[in-house]
Amino acid sequence: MAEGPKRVHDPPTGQTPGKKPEKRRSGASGRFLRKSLFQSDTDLEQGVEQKNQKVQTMWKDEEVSALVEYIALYYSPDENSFNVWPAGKNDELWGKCADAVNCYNIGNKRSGDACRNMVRRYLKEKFPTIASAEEAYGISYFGEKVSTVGQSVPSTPHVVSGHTTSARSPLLGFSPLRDADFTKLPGCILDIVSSGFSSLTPRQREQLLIHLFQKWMVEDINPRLDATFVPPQLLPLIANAMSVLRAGNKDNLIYYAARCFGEQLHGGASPRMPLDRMPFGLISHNLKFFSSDNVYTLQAPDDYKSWCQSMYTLFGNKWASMHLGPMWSYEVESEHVPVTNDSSLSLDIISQALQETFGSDTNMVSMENPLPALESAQDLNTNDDVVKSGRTIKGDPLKAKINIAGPSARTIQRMNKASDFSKGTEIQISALKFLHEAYPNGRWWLKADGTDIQEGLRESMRNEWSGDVDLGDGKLGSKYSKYLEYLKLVPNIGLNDGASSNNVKEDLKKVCSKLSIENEFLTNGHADAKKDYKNVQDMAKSTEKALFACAWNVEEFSKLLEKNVSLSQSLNNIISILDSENNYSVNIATTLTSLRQELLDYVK
DNA sequence: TCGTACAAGCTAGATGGTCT
DNA sequence: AGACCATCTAGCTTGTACGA
Repeated sequence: MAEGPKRVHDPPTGQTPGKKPEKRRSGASGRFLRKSLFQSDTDLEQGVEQKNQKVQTMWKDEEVSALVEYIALYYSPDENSFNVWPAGKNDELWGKCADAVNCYNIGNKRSGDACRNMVRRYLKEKFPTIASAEEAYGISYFGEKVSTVGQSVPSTPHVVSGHTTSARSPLLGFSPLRDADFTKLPGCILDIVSSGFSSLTPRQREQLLIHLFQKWMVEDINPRLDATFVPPQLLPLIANAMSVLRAGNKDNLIYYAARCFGEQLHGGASPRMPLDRMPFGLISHNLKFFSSDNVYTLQAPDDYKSWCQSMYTLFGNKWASMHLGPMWSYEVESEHVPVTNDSSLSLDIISQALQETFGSDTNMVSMENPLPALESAQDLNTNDDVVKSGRTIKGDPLKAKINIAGPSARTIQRMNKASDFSKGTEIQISALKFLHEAYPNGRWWLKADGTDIQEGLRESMRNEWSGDVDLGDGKLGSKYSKYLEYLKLVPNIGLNDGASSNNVKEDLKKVCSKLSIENEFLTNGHADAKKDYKNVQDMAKSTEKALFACAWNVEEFSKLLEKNVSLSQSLNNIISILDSENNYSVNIATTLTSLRQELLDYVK
């Protein structure tokens, strides 16, 4: 970035043009309140208000949260009612509750009775079960808290904002089994964890699994699989995703995806799905696209980009329109919508949309009977109020009309421009020139796909054969000279030696006899081609390409046969006219001229 | 006086849509 | 396919406030 000159503003006046109004000041002090990283605005104001109060009576969210956490962890009168709030007088229980609360309550000491009152008068009224309070307060036994109670609950002290740590809640240290030696034996641990799992609350189970999963990933699989790469919500998300797939009667794509990347081929050389080429890029980009809240900074991977370039260059805008979909086109903000019932405008929208999708040569909306299109356009208008406004709402993938996410046609065009990528032959030509300059005396063989250069195979513009290569037996040479003779005959019909009607007749009869011989050849050829086509069709494993080639042969033979028959008829007509010795020389000359051209095309 | 924190403004760059 | 415009973000600079 270019560094701009620094703005000189000395002394500061505080009256910069467009400057926002002064920030809030607290009462008479006139000084700014500084907000700490974990402090909410209300806490701040309360803190100031409470500064001069001698006794703190209001419970902070952290204190209530700690109380709920302790009860959820250690209160369980019996197996059937572990989810019920404690209420009775139990000095030992409430005393420990107070200790737990005071972990988060530096400077103030809550008593056991205060805790009991809190549970009876507030928690019990607001939350029917301990588990619901646990959810609402976002109790986190291993990581960050996510609360749904009121405003955001400040993070617990051991959590660095934005990062989930693997630190445990300090309340886990309150366990009565903490110092018992036998619980440290693997057998006891496995037994306690597996047999006690079902007596945990759903939140405790989830958090335990996430915690163990993260620990296992880092310690046993790969130290780089930390919380930044494997977010803590991964496990619940995977479970939800599989549940959705199951409900929709779909395959377990999560499992298949894991197999694609998790199973290594050839002794760990590469995963089943290669990571550096398509379709990895397409899949990766689409998954990231639909899972993002904002796709503004999302860039397609290189392999996907270059594939898009190839497809766009070969198939153009039609491909881009069908592949990508309308994207953010026609997405409008309601206040900018000019609501209209103008049917001509509606028709224009439909035809333009069709044009953009199918190209300019499409006439999908019948102009003679535009009623169906008009009706559907009016429906669209009245139902959705969606009219093209020219502006877009970008960034939110949920508002996009995307078929397959990818770089837009415009972006692909830019990529093409930036990278000498084109549908022309400039690159190939320059490469050939470069090679020729490097080896001026070398001999070159170029192999090209025949279907791409059909016309060229038949003949060049200068009537020079550019077809099959002579294999050295001279057969092709003799065929070629016969071909040239035939070619020479056609334009000269009736032009030899004074162009008498006898000469014309003679030439025409020659051509006629050639045509009848060729008719036989073509009929046989047509039959052979049809036979070949049927054979190929019957073969179970015949490729589309082979079928296409055979069908093409059959088609060409039948075309030539048709031409042969019609030319024979024309020639016989002319001969019969000449025979009848009627003098329509002018008509015959014009007919001959057009016949010559037709014959030439046929012969070629 | 200096360092830090934060808000606001600016710019380059990327991207998508429309028009021609 | 190019020109043009709108939108958005990241990264940077600048101004201001505040505490040590």
